[in-house]
Amino acid sequence: MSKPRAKLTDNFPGCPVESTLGFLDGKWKGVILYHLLENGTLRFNELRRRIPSVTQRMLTKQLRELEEAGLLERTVFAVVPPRVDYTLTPLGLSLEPVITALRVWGKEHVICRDGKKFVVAPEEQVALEAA
Amino acid sequence: MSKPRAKLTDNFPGCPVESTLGFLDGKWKGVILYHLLENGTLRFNELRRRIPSVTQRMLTKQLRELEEAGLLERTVFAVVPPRVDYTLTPLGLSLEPVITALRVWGKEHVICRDGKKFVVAPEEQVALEAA
DNA sequence: TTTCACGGTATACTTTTGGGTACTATACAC
DNA sequence: GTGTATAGTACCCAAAAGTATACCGTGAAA
Repeated sequence: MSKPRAKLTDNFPGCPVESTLGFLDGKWKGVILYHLLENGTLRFNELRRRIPSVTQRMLTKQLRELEEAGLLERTVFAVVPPRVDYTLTPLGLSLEPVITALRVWGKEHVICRDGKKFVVAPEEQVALEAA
Repeated sequence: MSKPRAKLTDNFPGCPVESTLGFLDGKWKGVILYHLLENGTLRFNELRRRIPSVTQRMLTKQLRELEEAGLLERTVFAVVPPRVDYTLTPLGLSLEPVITALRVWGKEHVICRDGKKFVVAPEEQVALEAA
């Protein structure tokens, strides 16, 4: 997607980190990739039900970007009502260690409470309450 | 940082992924974290030299945000010229598996060439040339 | 006949957010 | 005056996200 990330003009150390993050830029991409990793193939509406607060518009948009980046593929069925399946490509599947690391860290260090995000430091100490 | 990410109002599956990504949002944060992980403590200018195309303004800004998120701490020395050291907190250090996963994936799948980014699919096939 | 539901996507427009530029500041040394 | 190292403010604009509305074909219900 087009979210600004470190330009890859220079191939400086740490550049691969930002490159990878560039593939995950976009409000719902991390979650989308997570669900496709967990479930294999999902329809548009199945994804939407798993991500309660995403709008149709944004889900369509992010899915298209992920497709363009080569991380997933769409299978359009010539049926009515319309049916479109989304599956990760081998490239998308190769992101599994990344998504897993992200999920594990988030699960251990971030607590959701009353719409707020609490960060838990490794010492189980609430280091910061971020709105 | 303040880049739009999935709100944590709902604690739906996949939410931890987006939570973690929220800590990495910002043009230079991935690289900054990488360098601090590799080197322990770095001064402002040492960081800047390792990230060739970052501006002072943006580096200051992203460092401040990382500090506010509890991922790093600043040590200000009462000297002239000014000296400020940046070190990861334990929370920041706990991101090591994440940063490593990002770096490994980027190294294997993204090629930088002539200012363009090429994606290499697991089958060593150039799947997409992304500008 | 008309309306609604189904599932998915498009266009037009608005609002929000992030990254960048330009300039300024500090104290000391040369 | 210029350089060192670090960081602040003001402002601009591009990009991302969001809202509203429309579209498609078929079947069912009013």
